[in-house]
Amino acid sequence: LGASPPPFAVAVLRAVRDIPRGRVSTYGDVALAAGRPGAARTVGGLLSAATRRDVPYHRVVGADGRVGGAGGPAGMSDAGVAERARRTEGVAVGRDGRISAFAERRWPPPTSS
DNA sequence: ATGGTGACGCACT
DNA sequence: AAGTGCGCCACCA
Repeated sequence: LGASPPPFAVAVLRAVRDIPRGRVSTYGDVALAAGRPGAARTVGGLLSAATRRDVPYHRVVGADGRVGGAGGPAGMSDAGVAERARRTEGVAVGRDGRISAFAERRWPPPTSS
């Protein structure tokens, strides 16, 4: 201890970076991992500003396994990049924009007592 | 300090 | 099954 608690943004970026390749997590889970359950919205806002960082924001999806920002306003440009990144990791997205085997690729695993 | 916004989440109709 | 409304929390003016 000793170090001041990291700003929410830092905690979120760290949580997203912690998502293994080929896996996906939800905004809510990221917020939870960041120590602020319920702040899923804020997580999205932060990721929107981190699309040009080394943060694999493409691994973060909605609670339903739906790719959120992909259909957003200014996210269209990055949507293509994100989609390509997902494909590179073997993560397929259905026609409805839902991740295939979402529950299986979800991170962290819900089975983590 | 107050008000408004937003890559969300969930319940209800 | 699909669409709508309200609530949650952090950040900016």
